[in-house]
Amino acid sequence: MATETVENYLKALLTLCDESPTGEAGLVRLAAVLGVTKGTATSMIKRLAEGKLVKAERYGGITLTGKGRRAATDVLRRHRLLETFLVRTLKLDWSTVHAEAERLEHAVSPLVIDAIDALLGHPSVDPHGDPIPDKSGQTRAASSRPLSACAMGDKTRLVRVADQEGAFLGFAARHGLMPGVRLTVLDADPQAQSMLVQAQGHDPVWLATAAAGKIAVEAGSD
Amino acid sequence: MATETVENYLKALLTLCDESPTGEAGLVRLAAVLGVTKGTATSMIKRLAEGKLVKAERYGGITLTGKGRRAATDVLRRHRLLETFLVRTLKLDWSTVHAEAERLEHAVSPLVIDAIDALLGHPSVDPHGDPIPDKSGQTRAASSRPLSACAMGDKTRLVRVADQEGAFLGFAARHGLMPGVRLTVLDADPQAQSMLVQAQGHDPVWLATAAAGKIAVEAGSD
DNA sequence: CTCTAAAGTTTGAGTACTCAAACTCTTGAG
DNA sequence: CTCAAGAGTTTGAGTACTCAAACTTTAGAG
Repeated sequence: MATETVENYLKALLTLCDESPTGEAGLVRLAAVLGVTKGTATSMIKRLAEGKLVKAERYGGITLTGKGRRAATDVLRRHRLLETFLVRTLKLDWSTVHAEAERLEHAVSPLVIDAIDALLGHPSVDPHGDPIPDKSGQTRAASSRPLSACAMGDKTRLVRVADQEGAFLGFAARHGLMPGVRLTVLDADPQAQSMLVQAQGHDPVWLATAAAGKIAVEAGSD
Repeated sequence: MATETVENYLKALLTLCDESPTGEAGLVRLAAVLGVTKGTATSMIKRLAEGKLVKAERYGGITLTGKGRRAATDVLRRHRLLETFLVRTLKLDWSTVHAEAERLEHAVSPLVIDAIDALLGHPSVDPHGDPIPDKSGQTRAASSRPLSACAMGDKTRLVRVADQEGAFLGFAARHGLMPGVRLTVLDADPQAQSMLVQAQGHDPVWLATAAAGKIAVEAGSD
């Protein structure tokens, strides 16, 4: 089994690779995400490469191998199942759950995570709307688009809030902006770079485009 | 917060000190429990002493300080709450739960352990019958005596099975020897150093005195 | 095409933990 | 009272991870 540190590097690489258009991650970015210096990241990548978990040419981009991607997906699965468990079973707050799962994900055995999966009825998304990979590593992602791409008058449903920080999540929760809620775009002002959105049953709220970019809504609706 | 390693040393010391008549733990024993060499244990004890978690004279016995005992009790509380949770909520097997809790106990925050405590209704004993310290570190231990001290004809109730190994716990469970069950001593043969005990609703089983010593029963009954 | 800023690498050192093996101290059997 | 055996200590070295700082390479602006 990989160490806790290795698991964290793999998880960060999975996100970074999937975000990047080239599918490759950069060292400086990786180091920043993990809160280490770039020298540290360099030597760690070298070790991951020796373990066939990543492919990295000297001075080139980093990609996960099949083995590395599988291991990273498994960490992500544990993380998201734990977040779901902490919210649904232990009634912890949506906005505080990320940090807790971050610590637990390295300590849960396959036995325990399977039991949690069963207890929750094999959920397909976590409390933020992020898809939970199944046991074989497959993800069934609901297609979505950023809220920031919506126009005035659009009615849709919130799918995902892509943020780990407690502060934004707390703000979102206070305005009803949680996965599954019906959403109406009451106004969209390109000049002010902000939009007025209303979650069903809540007061409308102005969001800057940057903030609206963190919120994903159903792709098919208008 | 103490590291995972430090927490393990403290937990081992708590057990060792409480088992010892002098209240002091020995290094060789400690090292054996933790699976490290005695040299490793020596240097670790030195560091614990610097952190005021233990008191240790050179070539003398080791005792926990108030601070050290408090920290150790907290680890024990987390461990036993987790075992209870794994059995009651996740339906894991009684006999496999110790190892899982061993890994999780270092990763659960106070927030999570309090939520688990509440979910379980503030249990006072874990699945093995061991008392769970409360949030302030207090333990309400039921008075008990070893089953091996019982005589033929005694009827009593099983309080605790003091063993961490899966094998013995599995054996005990198969014969109904679990905390809370009514127990009858059908026969006790001092020569053969064994006794025939029956858990209510199960077939009688012969136990060697050594095995019966791991089982505690109610103190007051006959 | 050149030059510099950013990206990536290397080096030397430090922390936390570990071992093996050589050592010293304490204690109790005779 | 002596002296082995066991308990405890020290030393030197190794692994996994980290940093700071000096260094090299790449790539894009001009």
